[in-house]
Amino acid sequence: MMTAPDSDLITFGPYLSFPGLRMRFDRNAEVFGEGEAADFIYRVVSGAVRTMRFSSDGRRQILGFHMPGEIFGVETGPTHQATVEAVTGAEIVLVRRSLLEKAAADDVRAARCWLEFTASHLRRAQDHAIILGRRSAAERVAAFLLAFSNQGARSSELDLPMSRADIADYLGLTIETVSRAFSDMERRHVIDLPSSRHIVVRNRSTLLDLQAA
Amino acid sequence: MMTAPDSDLITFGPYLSFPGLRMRFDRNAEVFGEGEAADFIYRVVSGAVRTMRFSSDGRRQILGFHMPGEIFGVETGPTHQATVEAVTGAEIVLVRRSLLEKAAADDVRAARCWLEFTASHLRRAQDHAIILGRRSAAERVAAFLLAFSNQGARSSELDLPMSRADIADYLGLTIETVSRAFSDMERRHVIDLPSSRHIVVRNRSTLLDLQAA
DNA sequence: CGGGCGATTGATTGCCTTCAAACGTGGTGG
DNA sequence: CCACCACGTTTGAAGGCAATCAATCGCCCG
Repeated sequence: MMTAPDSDLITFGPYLSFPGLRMRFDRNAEVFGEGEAADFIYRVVSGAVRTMRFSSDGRRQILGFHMPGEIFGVETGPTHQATVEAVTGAEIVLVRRSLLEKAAADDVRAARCWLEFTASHLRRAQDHAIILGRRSAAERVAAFLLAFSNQGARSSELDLPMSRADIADYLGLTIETVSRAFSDMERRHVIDLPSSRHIVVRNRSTLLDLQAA
Repeated sequence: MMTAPDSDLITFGPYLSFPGLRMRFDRNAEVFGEGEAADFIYRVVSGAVRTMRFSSDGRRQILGFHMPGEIFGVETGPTHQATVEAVTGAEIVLVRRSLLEKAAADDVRAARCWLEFTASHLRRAQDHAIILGRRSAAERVAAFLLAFSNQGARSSELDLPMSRADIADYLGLTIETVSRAFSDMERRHVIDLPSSRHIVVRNRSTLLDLQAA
């Protein structure tokens, strides 16, 4: 597929677009680290990234994944609050944050777009908290697949860019538990697993039931 | 203590203040429900409130508590995303959301205050997700006490307004597990429990260790 | 063909939940 | 003033779900 003409822009809502610099990150490369100065904002062109935080004892919690088109790394404070790494090889567009700051300082519509963006992330974080706080392993994995099938492909075929370890650290589970949940779903003909990262949703309504929203 | 003179205002950052209407809510009374029109913004004057969401099967996840002085119920979309109830009897100030919208549309500084407010909530939600995803029961309860002792009283004495059930639904645990965690801490002389909702932190550094941040 | 890594599967452990009962306290009515 | 009741909390015992420990499988790449 050809690269879209706006692929080196970061577009915030209907009004603002900024020209950016495109960079390539290898699999597992760090885009930025927690505590670093937040001088840029980012957009995924191709590939996928994960945002995450670590405990002092090394445990990892993945806060979310960002797919092509999505903007990430936007802060209101001076530093990044999380670490972001490339899940797969990824192309990322960078824009100086000062451009966004300037736009938001000059134009309330720009400021509003930024606000809406942050509010949508807040909503996602709250949904995530509900999954982590009150759902069983099977429910978490079902919810993950449904969320991913909504944001990603339109069809019932999903290509997961991330490993079982990534999914586990996103859902607050272990690799083995995630794997068993997938196997159970396959055994029950809810999904097919032609390969470990390619998933065919066979029975979406059962998946919705499993999720127990 | 006398009521502060600004107690019927909602103050957003250093610039904006709105006069509001004060209302009283009984214990467990609903301030607003998920899905209702978000026509007002709210501030706790006295007492405490909880924001929460329900699964279809009735499980409850508490997203957060709001203490006196805190603003809640601010949405960018048309409806509330969560239900809010009074934890104790509470005095709440209401302000028409249109006032905030107007201010943010007229003044980028006002818009910025709103953005900062939402960003701070996003940060809280992410911290919450980490607690729910990767921490043991003892670690969760320790983190809860530390967070509450920071936002609430300055000293080592805490008066919890909420029940064990509220704490459990905030931390993704059961009542019994929360109770056992408190009892363990008391047995280990980390805290005293003169009554079930009054807590004296005896050994803050052990609490910090327990939290395993 | 061999090596390495991610994923799956199996066996066991352990933490938290569930079920159950007792305790304590605050409020109400006798 | 005290007895009693209701409700929140604590504690105990048992069970279950996910974690841990361990081995095998499968696939990609050299």
